[in-house]
Amino acid sequence: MRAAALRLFARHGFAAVSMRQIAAEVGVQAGALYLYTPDKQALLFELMRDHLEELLADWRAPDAAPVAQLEDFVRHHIRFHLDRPELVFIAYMELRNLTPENFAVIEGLRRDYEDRLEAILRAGQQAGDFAVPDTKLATMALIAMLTGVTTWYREGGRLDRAAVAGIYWDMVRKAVAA
Amino acid sequence: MRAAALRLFARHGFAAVSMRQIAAEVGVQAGALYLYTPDKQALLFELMRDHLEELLADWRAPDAAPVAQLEDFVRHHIRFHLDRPELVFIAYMELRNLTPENFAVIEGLRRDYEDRLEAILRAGQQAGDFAVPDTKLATMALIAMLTGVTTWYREGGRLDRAAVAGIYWDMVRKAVAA
DNA sequence: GTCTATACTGGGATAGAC
DNA sequence: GTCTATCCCAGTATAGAC
Repeated sequence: MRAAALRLFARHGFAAVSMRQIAAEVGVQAGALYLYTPDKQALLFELMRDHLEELLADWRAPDAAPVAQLEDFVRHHIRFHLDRPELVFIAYMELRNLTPENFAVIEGLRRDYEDRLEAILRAGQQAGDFAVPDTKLATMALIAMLTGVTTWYREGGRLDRAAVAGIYWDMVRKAVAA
Repeated sequence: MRAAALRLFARHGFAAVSMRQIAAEVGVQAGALYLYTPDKQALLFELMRDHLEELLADWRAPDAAPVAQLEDFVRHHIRFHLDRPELVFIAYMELRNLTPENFAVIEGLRRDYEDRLEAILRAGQQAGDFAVPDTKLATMALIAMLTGVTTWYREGGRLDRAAVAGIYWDMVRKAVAA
């Protein structure tokens, strides 16, 4: 059910997908879905929450210099996001369709992730490795740039994942370099 | 009507907004809207098309060196997007809700805009001013980074527009520098 | 655990009065 | 040009049979 909801939400948007469609994709009638979820909102919220919790659980800053930490972050971010383009899409596009309480939870998780990148940038700034006039702005700019890879990358295209990650890392490294 | 639709689509999403809501915002009954638009889809399409056409009409590359062209592009892009956060949001988020024919038109306009940035990067690469391993990737990365400013910038915040544009330009300049 | 059937609400769009 | 009224269809969610 979750896989079907994920696919349909990503393709058509949460508001445009009906419980009937999800049921058809699963191969049951709509009523049967309510054995597994209290409502459609919970389906969306749990997809987003689990996605962000996995993102946070999957990566910790290595015990290394800021530049090495940043490279690790960039390469992990790209790999993780390219592995889950549909979840990434939903987690960004469907924020408006969360109830206020659910939105607050998701925003908190997103903030936790941003804080990790900002901590790296601040450490590198203080160590003199980076020249970043504003670490918060740089955090937002870099995450937007990196996450954008999911909008254009296609498997089997001109560049493979390693090449893409290498080029992004090159741009990030130069952008924040002292 | 267009202003009301813009506001509501940006806040709740195209699929979640009803013609009745738009009518209420305008101060008429739903039926009256059909004097001005054939249907809800046209309302969305025209908002997006006019937005992108204005983006294209509003900027031409100045007759200057690639670095100066790039700076002009970056500052214009940020100014234009910060002036229209709702249109920017819709033009990206609601692509899925366009009919295939309308989607093709919007995609063409978007491509035209990307091509302008890519032309600058290619010229700078050939002139030896830039070191960009892949101009298409760099184009997508830079546009994602710059457009992301609309997701966090708030008027009256810690940084004003000029400061924000300056910091973004600094990151862009360094990211593509030879 | 899944189905059929349905309650209830609301959607887009149109007709015809004024 | 706008309103009221309505058509027809689809939505979420639930009840009760099997």
